Amino acid sequence: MPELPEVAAAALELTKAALGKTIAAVRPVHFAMKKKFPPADARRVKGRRIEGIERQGKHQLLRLDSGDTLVVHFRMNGDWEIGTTGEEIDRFARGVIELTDGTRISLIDSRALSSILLDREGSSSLPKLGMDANDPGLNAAHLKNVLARKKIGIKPALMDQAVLAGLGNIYAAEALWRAGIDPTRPASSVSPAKLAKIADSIRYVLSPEAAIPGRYTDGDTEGRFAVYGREGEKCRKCGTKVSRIVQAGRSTYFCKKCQRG
DNA sequence: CGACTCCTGACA
DNA sequence: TGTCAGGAGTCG
Repeated sequence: MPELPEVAAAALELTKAALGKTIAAVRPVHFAMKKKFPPADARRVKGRRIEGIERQGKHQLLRLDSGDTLVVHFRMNGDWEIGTTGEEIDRFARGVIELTDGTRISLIDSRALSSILLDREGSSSLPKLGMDANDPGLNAAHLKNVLARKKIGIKPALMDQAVLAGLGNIYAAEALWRAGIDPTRPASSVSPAKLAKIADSIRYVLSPEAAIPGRYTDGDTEGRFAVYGREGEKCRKCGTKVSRIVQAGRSTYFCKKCQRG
């Protein structure tokens, strides 16, 4: 579920629940999580105060007063569930962060692909991240720079976190549909005029006005996307059936007629 | 580049 | 039973 807007909303929830508070315990619950968060890390974070919470791309960073950073990534299905230490732990909780005031923040993830890692002061496990997809500075000139020499399709290129941080499969497809761009078009071959359309479309699909109903925004989940997940259904602009292809191992939904640019 | 991996649930 | 899933790292 998480792309940039969802992760941003989750980081806000986390901030409300945890900022300024002290860690009583961080416990991996699922085996896959234990592998990446050893007991030494758990001992190290206990008693530390959470001094800041930031988002970088789809990563959430918890800055501790020790200089260490807890790095959380939701991958496909992760989400926070805020509760208290008295409650029963959710069936899908893969890790929990318990605070000394009794707050328990559970990382819920049915697939258990999420991760919580500890970066010790001075080290960072974060991969290279491009400009945030939300950044007001996102424009055609910037896209031209980061996409130069990229021969892969524009859609997988936009999903490359080193190109643009935060854009994922859904919003990449939705933005390209809005911009009328063929997702398979080699990234470096897209004209500046089209790149400007893409930048505008990304800004739009990530904006609050376009807020796609889901976990954090109310609304019907039926028909919330223009093309994503709508293979065989009618394109909202022209009525042509929406196509589905696979690019870089991921489904791409698009309209063959509207997206030729 | 594609293929495979990490996991588990939902659904045809 | 098989396929797919809003992510991303690794490997050949």
